[in-house]
Amino acid sequence: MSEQPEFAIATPARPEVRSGAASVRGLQKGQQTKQAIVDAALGLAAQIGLEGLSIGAVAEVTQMSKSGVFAHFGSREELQISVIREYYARFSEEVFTPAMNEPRGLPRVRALFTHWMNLVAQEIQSGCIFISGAVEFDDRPGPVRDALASSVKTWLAALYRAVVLAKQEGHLLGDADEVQMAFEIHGLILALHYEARFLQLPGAVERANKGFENILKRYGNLDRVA
Amino acid sequence: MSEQPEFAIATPARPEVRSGAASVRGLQKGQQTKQAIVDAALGLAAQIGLEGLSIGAVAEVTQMSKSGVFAHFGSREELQISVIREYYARFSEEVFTPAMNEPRGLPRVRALFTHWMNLVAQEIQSGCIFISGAVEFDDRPGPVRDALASSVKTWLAALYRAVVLAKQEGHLLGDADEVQMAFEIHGLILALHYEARFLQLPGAVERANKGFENILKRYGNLDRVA
DNA sequence: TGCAAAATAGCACGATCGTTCTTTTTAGCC
DNA sequence: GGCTAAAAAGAACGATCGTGCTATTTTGCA
Repeated sequence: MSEQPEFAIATPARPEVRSGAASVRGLQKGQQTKQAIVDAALGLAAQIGLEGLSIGAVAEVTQMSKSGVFAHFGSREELQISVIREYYARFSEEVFTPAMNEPRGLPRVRALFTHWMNLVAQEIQSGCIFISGAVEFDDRPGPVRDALASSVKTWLAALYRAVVLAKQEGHLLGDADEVQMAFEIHGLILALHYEARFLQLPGAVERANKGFENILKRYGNLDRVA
Repeated sequence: MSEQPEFAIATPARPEVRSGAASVRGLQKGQQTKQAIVDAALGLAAQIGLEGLSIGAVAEVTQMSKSGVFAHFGSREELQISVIREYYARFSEEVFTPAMNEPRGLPRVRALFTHWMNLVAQEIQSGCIFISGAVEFDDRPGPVRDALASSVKTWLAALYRAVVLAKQEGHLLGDADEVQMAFEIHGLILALHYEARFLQLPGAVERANKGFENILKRYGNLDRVA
């Protein structure tokens, strides 16, 4: 009846562990399927939300039994938290990591925004957990909310730090408020998600981009940056 | 089965209709309790979301039976739609209507933003249906999503129109893009809601206000407006 | 190859959900 | 005050949910 699902490697190149001495560096069978479950659950949660994520639906997608899925996490909350962690890892890899290759200052800030915006632009189809989860758990205390808020805060702190560095590099005007600038950038992303995904208005990506250029015009030290 | 369209009264001082000739101008008993149910359901939906709104919970709050509540709407979807209409009516009354007393141009745009922001600032405690509903129904087609999107689009169109009038009055620079400006204002509101309600960060209201002033600095025709 | 342990499936539970049907209560008019 | 229709309650349904318990299958190592 049951064949092992696997595949769906997220981004990590999982080393093929074969024969004899297993579990050397690669994942054992259990960890493999757990990763496959989290992958499937992430795809599901992106569409229907973390709160709508049900173990039964995950079981159906992964072609497993409900109890088979459940056993890996022990509770639905733990599954949700695993999904959040996975999303955070992918977010970091697609947005944060590549931007860190850019030099300090406005180039790095611009790279952070661009990658972030591109990710959200993709997510117009699939949905963004950081955004949908925020309204699902803004009145629901508990470990899931904590995990979500912690992930988002870490990311926003990284964005803020890049802005601070930009000011230190002299790329921003002397009166530039770093917190304020990060806030306005955040707003552009949220408006993009809202107007493109929910209202399905065309041109939102361009407006987000233009909004970012407007922010740069206001805060940027044009003498120092081309 | 079918009831005539009704209410649209926002926060009404419900006239006590007593004795003899009832239903002169006030609501009959059925309409009264229906309004009470919608009021309670709106309060509930603001906290836990439109999707989490259950008939059982509404029945408990209103001290009625499930079937008693249900009979007024015929389906959960109809209850949700009634809640959306009620929220839209209150939103209009608190944000749109008072701003229309301001003269055309930037004063009116500023009034729209200010009232909007004040409402969302209140809703940091209770939650905003236009924002939470957007992520709950962005992937869930149907009449509820339609009602929600229609309400939001009507409001955003009103905001856009006020910006257009401001440009016509000469209050905005010649190259000011009205759609872009409305987009950026929308982003400020969304960021306020996100950072204040979910992340519980202090100072978000001030940042939204400052962001609006920054937008005015960029688009406003300072020669024409104080 | 065999065996212990891990992984997965099967099944059942209590709870909650929206909804339907039937009965009882209440309101409004003669 | 009594009658009719509206309003509300009561009870039950099928479905789905998370979760616990037990049995079965599969894995990894001797």
